[in-house]
Amino acid sequence: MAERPEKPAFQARARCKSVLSGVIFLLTLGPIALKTYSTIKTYSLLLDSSSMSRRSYRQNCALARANDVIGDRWTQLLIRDLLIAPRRFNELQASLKGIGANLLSSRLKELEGAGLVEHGTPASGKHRYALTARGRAIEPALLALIRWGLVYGPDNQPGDHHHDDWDLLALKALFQPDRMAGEGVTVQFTDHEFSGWMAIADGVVTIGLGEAEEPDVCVATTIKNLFTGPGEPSGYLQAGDPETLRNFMHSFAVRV
Amino acid sequence: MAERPEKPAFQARARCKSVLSGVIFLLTLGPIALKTYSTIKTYSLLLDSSSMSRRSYRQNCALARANDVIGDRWTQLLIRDLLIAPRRFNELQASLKGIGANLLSSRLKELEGAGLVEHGTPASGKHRYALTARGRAIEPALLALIRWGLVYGPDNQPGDHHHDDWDLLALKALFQPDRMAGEGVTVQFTDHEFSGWMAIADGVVTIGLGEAEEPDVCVATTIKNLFTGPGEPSGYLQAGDPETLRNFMHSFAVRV
DNA sequence: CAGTATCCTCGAGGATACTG
DNA sequence: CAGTATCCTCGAGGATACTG
Repeated sequence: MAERPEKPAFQARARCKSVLSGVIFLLTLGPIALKTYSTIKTYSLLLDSSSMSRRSYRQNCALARANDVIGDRWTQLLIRDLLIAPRRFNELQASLKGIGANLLSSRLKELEGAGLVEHGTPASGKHRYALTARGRAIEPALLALIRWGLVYGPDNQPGDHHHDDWDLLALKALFQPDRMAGEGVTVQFTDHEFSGWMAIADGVVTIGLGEAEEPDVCVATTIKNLFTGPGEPSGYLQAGDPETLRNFMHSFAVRV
Repeated sequence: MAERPEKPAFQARARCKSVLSGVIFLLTLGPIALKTYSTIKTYSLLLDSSSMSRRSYRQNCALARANDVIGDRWTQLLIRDLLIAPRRFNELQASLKGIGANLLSSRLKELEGAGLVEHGTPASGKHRYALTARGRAIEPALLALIRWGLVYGPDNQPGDHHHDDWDLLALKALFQPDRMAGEGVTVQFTDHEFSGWMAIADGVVTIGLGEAEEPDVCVATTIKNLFTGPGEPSGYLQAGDPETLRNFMHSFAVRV
């Protein structure tokens, strides 16, 4: 910062109005980037108004700026849960074991202020938090972190908290279109305490909690147990073809 | 954490020996994952011995575990700098404006303990920190975060700290193989205070600081200025073909 | 249920001085 | 230059009680 010592008092206010090199940079790079310009503008207004992290790295670097938004403790895990389904406050608090109500409340407000989360809208539902397009756009990055964590991260420890729905996202992270045989498939997982589904269509994976509309395959177990448990996968079949299930399971691997 | 009050004293030790569902999960998913097993084992030993984050989320979720390793403040930015080049302690401290010497030292030790960074080895060089294979493996995730940050992150602010080498990584994040025309190209950037290069070969991008071996194109400006500055890009050409430069610049865009 | 308000602790992390 | 050692602050974030 020493290279710009003039006008230090004005600096804080100057941050609200500046023209932004990040944007300009993208604008020169093609029509895809152009599309996002108006969104970015809205965003910067939201951010500047109140919730700009009081601990910004102040680095002109996209990674640092991403971390200014989603780098705080719990934030990525919160987004993870919302990537799986819209949630109520108490559902989130139960899932993020150890987070305080006040901290959860404050994280949600920050993400709302940054335009990643919305709340109580027709789209999200009353008393439900859901990701906006901007929030969902972070999914590829989180899936990449999940892949790294699966292969290189520390080991799971006995006693660690676990939710079966997290495995929906982990499985999505491992999907490889080129390993996919067949057109598409919808698989329903139903276990004692878990119900969720994954649909693959046109090489795109969709996941959700509860019951799928028209599942091709239904298995009576969790994702984890299906892939790593003792018995034959087909032993869990409740409906559908063993071959279809095998093809489905074969579509996932670690991309290294 | 209240759900497991029994044997609290034993828990810390029990964490060292467990068989790990994350690993088993991957093992069932194919030969690629199998390859990494021995690495993972080594890693867990390193981690358990000392530097397991005292603030683990304790969630059996790959994203949470990734965050246990690289979720601390400064850690991702440190890895970013090492993705660009091996660095000395003081270089890192100068780049990560605002980090204290003690904190930098402690972050480096944590990453070394976790097997992402090595130091003073023949590969890294004396008094130089470099990424291990495990550390480099996080690059795709950081590039995805960079893409998000470029499009959806907060705006750059006047007075923000900046290094031109960061743009090497940002540019790499925007590379799109299918937009590439021609076989491959090496571009040298040389400016007042910056010297670095990018090579594209077989759809793979390599970057580095200093002078490239055999650049096809040399421009006398920074990446940022080349893409977003006023003048015609070809105006910065010192060596090489304007057409080659144009093709190079056209290979980058935001993947949305 | 969906939060807000208050209080308090402790440790991240910043500043500084010092050493090999 | 490459760190280590010490001290100190302040704010993240945990606990708890309370409200609409």
